[in-house]
Amino acid sequence: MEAYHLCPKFEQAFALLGKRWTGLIIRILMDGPKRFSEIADAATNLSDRLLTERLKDLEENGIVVRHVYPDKPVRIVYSLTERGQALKPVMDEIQVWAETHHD
Amino acid sequence: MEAYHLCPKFEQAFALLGKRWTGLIIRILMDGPKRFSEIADAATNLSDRLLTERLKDLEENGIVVRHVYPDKPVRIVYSLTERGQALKPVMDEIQVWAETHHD
DNA sequence: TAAGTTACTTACAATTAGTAACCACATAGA
DNA sequence: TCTATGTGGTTACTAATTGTAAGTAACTTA
Repeated sequence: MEAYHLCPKFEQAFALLGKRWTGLIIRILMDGPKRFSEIADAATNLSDRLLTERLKDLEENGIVVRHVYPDKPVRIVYSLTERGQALKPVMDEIQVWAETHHD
Repeated sequence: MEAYHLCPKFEQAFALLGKRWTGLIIRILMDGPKRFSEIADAATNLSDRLLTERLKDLEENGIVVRHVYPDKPVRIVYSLTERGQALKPVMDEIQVWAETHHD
């Protein structure tokens, strides 16, 4: 008997969201552009190493953009692309679930 | 300056959803109760070992229930609890995003 | 009787995550 | 000037998680 399969697009979406820290980083950036250290502070227990790695991932996936402002000490700011912003309804529903169905 | 933090309930939700395979398993069970082998067939590349592990996780988190039907060869069926079903809007929004914003 | 199915478990290798120290550059204070 | 602190990372190493493959007990089917 032929098996039933998941939608490949859905699978691809979860290859991203189902990776440790990714969802949290997106959620943090949903509140506006942030600097490296601000994200690091907001995501407790997320190390610099992984934050760098995840931001690279997210950039490659067109979800985050890295802006370099050439101020006296350069200021680097990360923000969501349109594709990243489009995840707002997802984040909102997770928040609703988290609030109404926590243990 | 005091840092801004994420909602701990949101963080907790992502401790679950942000784990490899968890989201996919929930999505599969969203289409109705399934046997171990049906889930394994639907989630390509998910090994038996991890499926067992994840189902245990999800059971402990009150998202999945394991039913044992004492038929001639016992039949074991997994299904979503109310708490699991409540994730439907989340899954739906991920599907919407996946369809409108794939690369 | 031999082979296949189901729902797992076990053992071990490969990949990923966590921890901590370090760096170049800049500014601030003593 | 000398020391300390902050930023945005990198490097090296350990610990934890995943992946792969084989095995298993209790059946069923050919």
